[in-house]
Amino acid sequence: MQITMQDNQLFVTGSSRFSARQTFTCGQCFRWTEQPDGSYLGIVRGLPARVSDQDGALVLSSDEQQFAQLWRGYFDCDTDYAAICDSFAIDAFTAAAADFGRGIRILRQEPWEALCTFILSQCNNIPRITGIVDRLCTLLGEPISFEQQTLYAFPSPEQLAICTPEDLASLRAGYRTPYLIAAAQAVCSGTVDFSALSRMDTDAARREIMQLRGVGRKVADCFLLFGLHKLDAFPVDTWMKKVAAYYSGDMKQFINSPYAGVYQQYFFFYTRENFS
DNA sequence: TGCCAGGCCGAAA
DNA sequence: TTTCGGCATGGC
Repeated sequence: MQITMQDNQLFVTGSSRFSARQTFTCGQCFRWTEQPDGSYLGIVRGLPARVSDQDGALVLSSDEQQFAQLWRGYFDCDTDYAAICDSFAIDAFTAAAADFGRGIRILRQEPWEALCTFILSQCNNIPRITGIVDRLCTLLGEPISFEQQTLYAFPSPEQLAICTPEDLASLRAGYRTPYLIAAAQAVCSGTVDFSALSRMDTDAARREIMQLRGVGRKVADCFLLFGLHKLDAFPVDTWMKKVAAYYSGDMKQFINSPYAGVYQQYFFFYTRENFS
C-alpha cells in the first residue's frame, strides 16, 4: 500500500484498483451520495469525507492520521482484493463476475448502522431503502457541516431506543419500524453486544442476532458480512437461488469458501446489473 | 394500474 | 418441515 498527499487529498494505491461507484452502489451500504463531479460524500462513525477514485487509487479528503484511525480499516485497505478476485475465476461465469466487480471493497461498516439498514432492506428496493435511511438520519442524526453542506450522522441506538413508532412515522418504513426500535432497545440493554458477536464464530453470531424480531437468515447474514466483516457468512437459501438459476455450475465450492460472503456481493452486483 | 422489492412472522397443512 | 398469506410503502 502506498499513500501520497496531493492538493489536500490522500491517494491510496495498493494491490487492487478501487472503484468508488462499484463499492458504494453494489448494495452493501446506503449512505454515500454521488456528487455532480462523480465523487461521493458520506459519514462514517460521525466523520465526513469525500471519496473518489483515480486510476484505481482511492482518493480521500482526509489526513494521514484520520486515514490510519478510520479509513484504512473502513476501506479494508490491507486485504488483497486482486488475489481474491483472481481466486474466483474458475469458469466463464465466475471470471466475468469477478472482473465485473473488480473495484468492489467489502467495507467494514459500523455494526449498528449495518444492522439497521439491513433490517430496513427486507422486502424493499435499494432506492427506497436509501430514502428511508436518509430520512432516519435527517430526523435523528447529528448534523455535521462539511464542504458547505450539512450531512447527518447515523443516529445512535440510544436515540432510537426511546422513539415510538409514531415518532418515526415520517420515515415511512412500514412494518419495519418496530423492528428497528426493538433492535435499538436490545443494543441499549446489552442483549445485543457487537463486541461479543464479533468474537464469536459466524454460526454462533448468526444464532444470536436472529433472536431479534425482524432479523431472519437474510438480514442476519448481511449484518454478519457487512457489519462484522465475517466473510464466510452466506445466505445460501435465500437470494442466492436466484443467482443459481442463471448459473448451471457447482455452487458448493463457493459456499464452502472462506470468501463466500465476498462472492455473494460480486455475484449480486454482477447479476443485478446484467440480468435484472 | 399493478407488480414486486436483497424478508419475516405465524398459522396451517 | 414446508407452504402461504399478510404485512406498509413506493419504485418502476
